[in-house]
Amino acid sequence: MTLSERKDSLTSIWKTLDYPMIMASRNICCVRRNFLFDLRGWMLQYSAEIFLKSIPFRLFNVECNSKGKESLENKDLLNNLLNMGVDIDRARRRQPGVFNRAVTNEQELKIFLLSKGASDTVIGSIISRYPRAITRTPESLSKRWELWRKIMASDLEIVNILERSPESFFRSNDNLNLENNIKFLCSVGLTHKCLCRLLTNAPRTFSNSLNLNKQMVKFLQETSRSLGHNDPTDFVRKIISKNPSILIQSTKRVKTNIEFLQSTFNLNKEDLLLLICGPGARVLDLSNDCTKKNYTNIKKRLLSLGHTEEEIQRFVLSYLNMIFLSEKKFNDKIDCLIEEKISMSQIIENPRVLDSSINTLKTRIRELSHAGYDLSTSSIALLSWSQRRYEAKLKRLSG
DNA sequence: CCAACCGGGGTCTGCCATAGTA
DNA sequence: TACTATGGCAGACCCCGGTTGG
Repeated sequence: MTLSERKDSLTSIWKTLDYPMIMASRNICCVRRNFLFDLRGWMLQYSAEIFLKSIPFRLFNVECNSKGKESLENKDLLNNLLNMGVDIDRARRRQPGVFNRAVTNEQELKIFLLSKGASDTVIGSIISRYPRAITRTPESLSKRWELWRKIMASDLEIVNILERSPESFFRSNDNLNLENNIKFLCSVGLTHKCLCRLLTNAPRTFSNSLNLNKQMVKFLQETSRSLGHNDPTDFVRKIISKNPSILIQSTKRVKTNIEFLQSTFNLNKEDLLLLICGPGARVLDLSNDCTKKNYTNIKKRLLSLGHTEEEIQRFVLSYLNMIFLSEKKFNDKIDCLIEEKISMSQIIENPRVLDSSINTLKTRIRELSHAGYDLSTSSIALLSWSQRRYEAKLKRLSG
């Protein structure tokens, strides 16, 4: 049977069925719409197969519908989802309303995502985590995908983003807003590469309302202006490219963090500007409690080791990334270094060693001492070198 | 050749609350 | 009034290597 023959035969089956009866079954409506919707040949075949295989089951359902429409429509949906490997309990907990809808498009969503190269497992996982995805129409999905493709070079990259964060793509149905967001972000002067990073790293940015994004950009411009920057637009470009996640933070969070940096380190306007569009850009994402808690812990620990508050400020400022470290991580790393007779002053000279994982620190300390390298008297910088450079060094030491 | 200096890159979702809407 | 759309929140590093100067 060729494709067009199959299509014809299905169309005639469609015509012979009683229309109101068919309308009672959501799934038949969905499959029918697949024909109207412009899909590629093999996809048409695929949907036709789903249709043919499920006719007995669906007719049975239609029969039963006269008894209790609500519960059976729901049963039908549940069956579909079950077949797709969806974690129903999880999905129901997440968005119970989706399960009460008269019409859902799970089959079409599946066909759509398959055509973009997503696997069955990924599709099941997407629906489990963001069930409202099945309420989107193929037309709307197509349009949204098309807009994302203006930024991403391939479907596969988008599939990867969806797998990580289904909500970002499906939470909003407002494609015009998405289009306007893209226009707006371009107008801010972000390069294509930067947009690409934005979509990859903070896909939620594009589901934000245009207004919310505008608010953040405005806030950043005003901040830079009040700090005496002569080119606020350039500042915004810089800060977004340093910190692609900034547009998914609340202005309150970013504002509080900027104020924290200013007051904690007594910075003048110029230094503060350099910090927040440089090494401090990512710190702005930290939840406000987190920033304070982590800094307080560093301060507490160093005070107990006899350092002055001014020394502590200078130390943290010399490598602001350490403020990402939770209390436990920071303390464990310091403990681990001190146990090896490494002094605090060595750490202060090489704050980047705090960047290495505890695992790396421990392994390297062991290997180095085995090779006869005395960390208490020699440089500890190599604890934070790249693996390649470190191994070359270890080889020289051993050989 | 070696190490210091320094910037860059990946990755940041999944849940809750609530105003708005049909 | 059930459901949707949207804003906001908590959570909390590790690694690589280009360039430069000795």
